[in-house]
Amino acid sequence: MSEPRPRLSRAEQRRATEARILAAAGRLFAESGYDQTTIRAIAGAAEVDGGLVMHYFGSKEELFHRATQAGPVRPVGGTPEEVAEQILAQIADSLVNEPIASLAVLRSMLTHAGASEAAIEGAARYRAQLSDAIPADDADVRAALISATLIGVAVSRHFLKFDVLRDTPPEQIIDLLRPCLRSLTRADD
Amino acid sequence: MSEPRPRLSRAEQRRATEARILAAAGRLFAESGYDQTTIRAIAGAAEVDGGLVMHYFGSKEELFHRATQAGPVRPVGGTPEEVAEQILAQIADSLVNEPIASLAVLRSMLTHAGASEAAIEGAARYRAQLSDAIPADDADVRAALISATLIGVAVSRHFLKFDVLRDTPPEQIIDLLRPCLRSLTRADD
DNA sequence: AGGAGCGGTCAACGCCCGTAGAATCAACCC
DNA sequence: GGGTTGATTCTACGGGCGTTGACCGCTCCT
Repeated sequence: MSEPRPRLSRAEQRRATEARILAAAGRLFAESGYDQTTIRAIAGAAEVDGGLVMHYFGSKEELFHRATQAGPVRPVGGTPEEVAEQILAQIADSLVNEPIASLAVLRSMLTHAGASEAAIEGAARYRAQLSDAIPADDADVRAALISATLIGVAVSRHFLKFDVLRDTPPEQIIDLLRPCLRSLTRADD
Repeated sequence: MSEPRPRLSRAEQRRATEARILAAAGRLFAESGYDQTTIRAIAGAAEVDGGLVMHYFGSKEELFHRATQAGPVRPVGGTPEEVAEQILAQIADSLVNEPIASLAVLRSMLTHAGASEAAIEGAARYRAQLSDAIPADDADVRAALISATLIGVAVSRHFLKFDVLRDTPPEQIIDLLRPCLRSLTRADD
């Protein structure tokens, strides 16, 4: 009645546990923000002990960093109309599948210095990229307003509980935002 | 050489101290948010003892409530163009003199349940009022997007350090936002 | 003038947090 | 198969927080 082979090797077990902790951390950070998410809560959600989390990630800070690093932003370019459509497509995408890492950073940026830096830097990169794609003297202001609009939609949906922005079909929202984006991506003729 | 009359009566002293605490609380809550603002810090900024703050306001919760209650929102109405202009004027106003109470609520809403409720309720009221002023079937979606834009601008300016939104003259920003607001306040003909 | 009442201070309690280090047990290597 | 390593848990420490209640001194009423 012996169990000659363990289900998972030690390395596999380690990877699985680490992944479970990272998933729980991302979810809880996105739900409650950095400060209100305790290591004990993350450990509980991942069904391990808090000490193990520290042992694997060294500190809460480092865990947050690991749990919130997302992929690079998709570049935009082309004619102003094309740029506008690409941004609208990004909005539609974020309306459907919600980027947990971004939400975690957004929710934590007001209480955690590291998240704040990450958010500021990420937003700045996005703005710079937008600015390059807009042919106008005041491209930087326009890019900032576009970014502000995207952020405002995300904040309203997730933090201010604008249910109408959750229930309305993405296409309808996109259609309403299209004139805004078009006017912001193209200087008046 | 006696000082027969005190500079301030006891009641005046009391009011002055309370006002000093409320002002310090509002400023610190707006700067650092509910959680990261300690009663000891507020007391220090107001040059009193932490125990006195508790004695006057009962709890941190109650102090926050007292420090962040702002005046009622200004109503909007008229033709879609007029509504758009009124909203633009509100944005311009908030760009110049920053409403501390609103900022405190905005910064605290992610960490404090009371602030979250206040923000959600305040935003809902504003949306409802906007919605009434917009003659369109999807007025509620349009109102939500307008609110989201205003919030996005505030968040970008204050939390994401969009310097360009601080340095650019309000009129220029308003001019760029005008087409957005006009398209959102008026259904396509 | 003198006692009551209020503005204000001080020290302490209890809680929860991040973190550290010893202890336990099973998997791995030779 | 026995020592070793690594995964995991347990217990505890130190610090900061909101909150409390005893205490002091000045001001007000009579």
